[in-house]
Amino acid sequence: MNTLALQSGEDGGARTAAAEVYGRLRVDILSCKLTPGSRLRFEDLKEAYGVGISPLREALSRLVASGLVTTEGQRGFRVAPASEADITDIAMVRKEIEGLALRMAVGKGDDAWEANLVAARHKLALLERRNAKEEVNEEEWEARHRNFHLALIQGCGSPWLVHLAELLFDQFDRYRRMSVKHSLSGEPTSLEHQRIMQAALDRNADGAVGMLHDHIDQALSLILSTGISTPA
Amino acid sequence: MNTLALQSGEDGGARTAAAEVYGRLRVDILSCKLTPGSRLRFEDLKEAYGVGISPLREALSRLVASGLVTTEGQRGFRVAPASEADITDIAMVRKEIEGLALRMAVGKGDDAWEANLVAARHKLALLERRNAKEEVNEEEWEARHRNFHLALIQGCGSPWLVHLAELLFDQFDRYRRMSVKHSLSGEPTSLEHQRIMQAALDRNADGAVGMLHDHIDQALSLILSTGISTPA
DNA sequence: CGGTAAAGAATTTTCGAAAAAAAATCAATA
DNA sequence: TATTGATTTTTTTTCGAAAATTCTTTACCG
Repeated sequence: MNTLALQSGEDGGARTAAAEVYGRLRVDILSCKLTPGSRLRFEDLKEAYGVGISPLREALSRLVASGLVTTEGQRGFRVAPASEADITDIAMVRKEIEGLALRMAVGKGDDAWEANLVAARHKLALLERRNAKEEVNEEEWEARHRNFHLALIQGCGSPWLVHLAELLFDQFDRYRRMSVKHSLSGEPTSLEHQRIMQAALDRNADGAVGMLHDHIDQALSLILSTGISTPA
Repeated sequence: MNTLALQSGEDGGARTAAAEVYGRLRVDILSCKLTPGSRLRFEDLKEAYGVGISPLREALSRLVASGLVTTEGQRGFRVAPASEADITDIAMVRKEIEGLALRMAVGKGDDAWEANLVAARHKLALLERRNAKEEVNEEEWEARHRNFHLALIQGCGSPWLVHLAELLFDQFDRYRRMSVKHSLSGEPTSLEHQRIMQAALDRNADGAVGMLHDHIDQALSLILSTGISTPA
């Protein structure tokens, strides 16, 4: 696979406590279970995640570098604050990066890329259809949604571009989840996904990228319209 | 200032040992004093940087997230390895990101941007002129060089774009310093800087971006021509 | 001889407590 | 009453040692 191996989580080494709690913290920040701007006290974190201070500090340090957590001097860590200016910037940059990657993928993606994309779309659609009837795991939908967007651009052949796109997708996703709380994006989004994929498979770069931009713009409008709660 | 505040290093909080050693490790990795791919043993690091394990692990964790260090399972940390594929990818993405940011800066940069840019260029030129006669601090040149490239794009108004550009600049810089060892890029580079700045001030976006691309391509050629030493 | 298993050494990772810093409380003074 | 300054409390940060894991060496057996 053509991916940046920073933390080669898979092979060989057993999962460390720091890596484990990093993943859990990340999920809780993206889901806004940990509210933007709030302080992260070690006493609470130790309790909540059942590990000591050392792995917690490691995990938080990693999250600082990816922009989901901030830290200052000897004053501890906080969840990254949220603002309209921030999400507006994130949306703009995400459109550029993910758009570029998608264009490249459409240009040079091979059979494996197509197959993986179709598979990712299918897994997402399955869950969305199921969600019409029964209640479905929110976190699972998030994972499959992220995976679909990733699959779209994987064919671009640039590990760094994919890495940056992931970074911005996560940032964007946190804001989306601030506003839409508990309503798995419904029909319209699902259809957009379908259309973007089809354009990509048809090797229609302009079409795919245009739709991706609209997709992001629409989500941004929704986010901005609900307003961003910024507790002091 | 319009900048991402992940680790608000300035105000308030006193500099922590972890933050301090993060900076020093970063410098040593970028300068290739710590060779690409090499293992980072805590015994050695403790000795070299005069701190305990805790701040070291924190600093290394941050560096993992910024792609200068890798880690796997319970097998410790290593300096990120180097490869031709990697630097080729980095160069491509850097051209896109920094190019876009420069274009935006040229489009909307204000007086403060222009003034800061001219100042940064001057500081760099001063050192380069001085370097013709006496020996000059390498690290100081690196800092001013980085600062010049930063000044070029600061006017773009997008904290995230600037952040990503910094990330890629650092990655690229490490490779440059692998090859050019001890020869502060001479006349030609200095002239290119001058020309790019002039085009930017003249609000000639296409010209500035084109020259920036050439600037990066030339550096890439040099890097690839010297070959990348990849010890097993 | 080659390969496999067990013992030993080296290294990483984690915990618990001490040290250092920041925040909060309270008293004294103008 | 507001403000400053000292004291206590809380919280973060760092160190040193214990636990867990990986790597190396050695011995054994097919």
